Amino acid sequence: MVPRLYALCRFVCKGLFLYDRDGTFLSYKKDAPLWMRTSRSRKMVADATALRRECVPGHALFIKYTREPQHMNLLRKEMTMSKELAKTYDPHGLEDRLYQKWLDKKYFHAEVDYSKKPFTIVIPPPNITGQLHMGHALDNTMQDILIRFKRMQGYNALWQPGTDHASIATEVKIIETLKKQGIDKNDLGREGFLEKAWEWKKEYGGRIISQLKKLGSSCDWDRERFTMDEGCNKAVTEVFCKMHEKGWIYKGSRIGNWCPVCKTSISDAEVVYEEQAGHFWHIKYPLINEDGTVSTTEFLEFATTRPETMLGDTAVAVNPDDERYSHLVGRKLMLPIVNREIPIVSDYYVDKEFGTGVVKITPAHDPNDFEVGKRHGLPEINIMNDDATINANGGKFEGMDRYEARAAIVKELEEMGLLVGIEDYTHNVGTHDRCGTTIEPLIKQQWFVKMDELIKPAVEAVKNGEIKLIPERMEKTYFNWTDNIRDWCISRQLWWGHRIPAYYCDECHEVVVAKEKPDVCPKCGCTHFTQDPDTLDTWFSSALWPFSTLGWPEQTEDLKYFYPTDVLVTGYDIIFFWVIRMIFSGYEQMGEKPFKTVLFHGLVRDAQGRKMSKSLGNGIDPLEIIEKYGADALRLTLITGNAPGNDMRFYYERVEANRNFANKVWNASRFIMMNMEGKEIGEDAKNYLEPVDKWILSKLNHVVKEVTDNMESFELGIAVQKVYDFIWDEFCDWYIEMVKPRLYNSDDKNSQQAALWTLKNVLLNALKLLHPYMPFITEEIFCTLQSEEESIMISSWPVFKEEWNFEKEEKEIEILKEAVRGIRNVRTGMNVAPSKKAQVFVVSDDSEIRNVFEEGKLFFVSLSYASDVIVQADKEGIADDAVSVVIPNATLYIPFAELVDIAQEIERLEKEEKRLQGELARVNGMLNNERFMSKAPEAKVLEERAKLEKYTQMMDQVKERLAQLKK
RNA sequence: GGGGUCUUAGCUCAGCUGGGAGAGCAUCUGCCUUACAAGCAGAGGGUCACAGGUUCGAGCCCUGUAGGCCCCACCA
Repeated sequence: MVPRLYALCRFVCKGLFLYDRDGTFLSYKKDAPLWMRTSRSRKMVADATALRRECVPGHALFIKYTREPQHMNLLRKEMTMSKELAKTYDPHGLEDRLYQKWLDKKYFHAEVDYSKKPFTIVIPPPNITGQLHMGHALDNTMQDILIRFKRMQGYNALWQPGTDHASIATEVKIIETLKKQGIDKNDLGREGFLEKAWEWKKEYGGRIISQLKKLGSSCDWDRERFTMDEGCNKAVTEVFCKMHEKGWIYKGSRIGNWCPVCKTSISDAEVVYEEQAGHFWHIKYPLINEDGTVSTTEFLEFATTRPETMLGDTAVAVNPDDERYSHLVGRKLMLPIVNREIPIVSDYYVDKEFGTGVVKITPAHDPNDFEVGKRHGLPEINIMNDDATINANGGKFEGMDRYEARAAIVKELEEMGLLVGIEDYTHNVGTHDRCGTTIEPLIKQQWFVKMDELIKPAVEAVKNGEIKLIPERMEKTYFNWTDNIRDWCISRQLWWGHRIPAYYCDECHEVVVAKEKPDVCPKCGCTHFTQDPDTLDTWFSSALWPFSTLGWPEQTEDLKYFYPTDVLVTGYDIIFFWVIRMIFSGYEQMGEKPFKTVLFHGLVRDAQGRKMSKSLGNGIDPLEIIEKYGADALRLTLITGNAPGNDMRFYYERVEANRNFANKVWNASRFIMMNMEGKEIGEDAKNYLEPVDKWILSKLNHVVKEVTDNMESFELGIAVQKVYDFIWDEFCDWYIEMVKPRLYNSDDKNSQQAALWTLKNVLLNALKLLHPYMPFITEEIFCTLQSEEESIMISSWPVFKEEWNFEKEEKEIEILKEAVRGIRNVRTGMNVAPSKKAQVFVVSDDSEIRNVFEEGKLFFVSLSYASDVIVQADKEGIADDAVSVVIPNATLYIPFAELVDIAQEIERLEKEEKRLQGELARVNGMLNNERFMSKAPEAKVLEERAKLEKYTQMMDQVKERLAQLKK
C-alpha cells in the first residue's frame, strides 16, 4: 500500500501545501520548491530537495501544476504516480507505437483499384543530404492532411514518397567529407568517387525518411523512389534522347555561369546576387593615330569593376547616339600591357548617361559583352582557366589568381599613368548558391534545352485554368518567368548525377546521342566512343518525378490509374526550379498535366521574422519540438495562424497553445469515457434527445459542412480553426457543462443515455474532423473509445446529416447561453463569488421563451450559479432591488440577499441603454436612408429590420427597468 | 529598372467574392468548480499606415504617398 501525498499550490503564491490523497493537510512549505504555475504568477521559487525531504519514504508525491518538465521529472523518479488515466496528454511513446501500427496494417499502401477514385500526391523529394527542417515539416504536414482527408473520404489515396540525389549539394558535401579524411576527389577517380557517393547515400539517404515518419506522414513507403534509381535513369535517358531528336536539346558554345571552386557550370537560377563593396577603377586607353602610332595625347576613359578582364578586351564600345564619341567610332585603341589593337564600336547596349559613356568589351568574360561581341564579330579571348587563374592568354600574369592579377594589373596601369582614379563602389556580384564563390562568366560548351516551344503548353495550362495555382497571385510570378524564359543549361561538370547519353567518336569526334553506347560511328565507322563526361542538372530528373515514379517510360497500370496527380504542395521558392519544369515535362512527355492544383506555402521564419539558416544558427529543429510537445501540436502550429502562401513566424508559445489544445481534447475524451464506463449505450438513446443534444448535433452538422468545404478548397488553416473552436468553445465549454447534471443523475436513465449517446457521437465526429491535422491523439482516443474499430484513419469522413439538423433547438439554446452570459457578467461585475448561489427569476410574456427556460432549467441552474430558477410571465413577487439582465424577449432578475447598490445598478443599466441607443441609431440610419432601401439587397433590409425589432424590444425593457429603479 | 506582397489590439497574425472589427499570446479581476490550472468565468485594449476616389455602405474595390519584406533582371 502506497499512501500518496499531494502538493497543491494552486491557490498559494508563496508556498506549497502538502496534502495526502484524502485531502488531509500535512504541512505547509514556505517558499516552495519548484517553478510552478499559479493563476497569477507563472513562476515560484522553491527548493526541490526540501520538498523531497518532506515526503515520507515510500510515499508518493504528486505535484499538480508545474511548468518546467525537468524539475517535474526529477521528482517523478522518486514518486509513485496514481494509477488513474493520465491527467495530461503525453505524446511520448504513443506516437511511435501508433505509427508502427499503421505501418503494420499497411494503411498507407495504395494499389490500383478501379472501384475507387484515385487521389495522388507526389512528395517534393527531399535531398539525401537533408535534415528535416521546419520547411519540410510544413510541406509534409500539408500533404499528409490532404492525403488523410481524401483517404477518409473514400478515395484511393496515394502519397508517393522518395528522395532526391541533389547532385551538386551532395557532391559538395561528399567532397568535404573526403577532404577531412585527406582524400582528394580527383585521386579517387570517377568510379571511385561514385562508389563513395553511393555509400554515402546508403548511410544518410534514409535519415530524412525516418524523420518524416516522426511527423506522422502517411506515405506509401513500399513505393519509395530515388531520383537516381534505375527507373528514373531510364526516364531521364528516354527524355534526353527524344528531345535531342526533336532538336530541343542542343549543344552550344555559350557564355554561362561558372563556379571556379565546384568547377562546373551552373544555371542562372543557381546564381545568387550579393551586394559587395568593391571599387570602380577609372582607366584610359590610348588611341592610335592615323599613322599607326600610339597617341600620347588622345585617350578614351572608362570605368570598370573588373580591371583584370582587360587582358581579354577585344573592343571598346560607345552609344551610337553619343555625339561626344561619334567621331571616334571606327578608330582603334591600343590595349595597354597586352599591346593589342582593338576597335571602337558603337552599340546601344552602352548607356550614355552612365559614367563616361564608354565600356570596355570582354566577350569571353561578361554576358553582355558576349552579346556585343557577337553583334560586332569580335574575337572571344578566354583569359582564364577553370579555377579562375589566368591562362596563357594573360601573358606574364599566367598562373595568377583572378584577384592577384587584378592587383598586379592595376599597379601596372598606374605606373603607366593610365589609371585615372579609384572610386569606392558597391555592386551586385553573382555567387554560387551552394558554395558562395563568386561566379566567373566563361564560354563553355554546354548542353541546353530549347525553351520557346516547350514552354507554350505550360503557359497555356495555367492561363486557361487547367492547372490551378493557390494562392492565385503565384500565377503572376509564374508568368513573369515564362515570359522571360531563356534556354535551360542542363549540363553540369559533376560526377554525381545522371550521365549525359551523348557519345563522341574517338576518331572523328562525331556526337551520337543514344540510350546505349553505339557500336559503330555512323560517320567514320570506327568503334571507339567516349561518353560525355558531364552529368545533368538535378532538376532535369526532378522535372520527370510525377510520372517517372509511377513507372514511366513503361506504360504501367500505376501510371494509367494515378496520373495525372492531384495536388502538388511546395514552397514558392522553387516555382522556377521545379514547378514549371514539371509542368512542361508533363505535357511534353505524357501529353497531359502532371497535377491539377499547386498549393504553395511560405517560409517558416524564426520569432524575429528572420529566415532560419545554419549560418545564423536560428534554426528550430522540428524533431526537438516533436520530442517536447508532440507531432500533433507541431502540425497544428504549422498549419494555423497564417494565410496560404504567406511566410509565418515560429513561436514556442503557439506550439504550447496547441499542445494545450491536445490536452483539452484528451481530457474531454477522458471525461466522456469515465462517464460511459460500465454503461451500455444503445442506439435507441437517440429517441430521447433533449434540446441541448439537438443543439450540439446541429452545430456539429454545420461544422462538418464548413470544414469539408474549406478543405476541398485547400483552406486548411481555416478548416482546423473551426474544428478547434467547435471542440473547445461549443463542445467543452458549453455542451459538456450543460449535460453534467444529467450525467450525475442516474434517476432519469433515458436522459442520461441520450446525453452519453450525444457526447460519444459528437466526440467521434469531431475527432474525425481533427484527424488529418492531429493524427496521433485522435487515433489513440478513437481506438480507446470504441474498441471494435481498428483505426480512425480508415474510418469514413463525416457528412452533413439531415436528421441532425435542428434549427429550432439551435436558436433556443442560444437564448439560454445569452442569459447565462448575462448573469455571469453582472455577477463578476458585482464581485459575487461563484460559491454564492442566488435565485434567478426569468420573466417573459412569451410562452415559448418561458418554455425554453423550463426545459433547460436543469443546466441553467448550475451554469448561472443559481440556487433555483423561477420562470414566470410577470414580475410578481420579485424584490425591487433585484439585479436585472435584459435579453431579447425576456428579463432576468437576481434578487441578491444583500442590498444591491441601486445607484450602481442604474449606472450599469444606463450603460446598456447607451449601447442599445447606438445600435438603434445605426439600424435606423440605414433603414431611413432612402437610397439604402432602394439599392440594398432585400435580404440585407430584412436583416436590419429584424435587428430593429430586437433592439427596440430590449430598449423598452431597459427603459422600463430604469424607470422602476429611479422611482 | 520590372513585378509581387505587406502595413488591423502591447506582440504575432486571421478577416473568403464590400453589409455591425476577430483569434492566440500578453495584461487585469475572480475561481479548490471531482475531464482539464496545459483549466474555468469575466474585463480592458483598435481613426484597420496616410490621402483621395467609387458605392446606399469600404479593413476589403480603384488611384496616389510613405515605410517594410520578397522575387526577377543586373547597370560597365
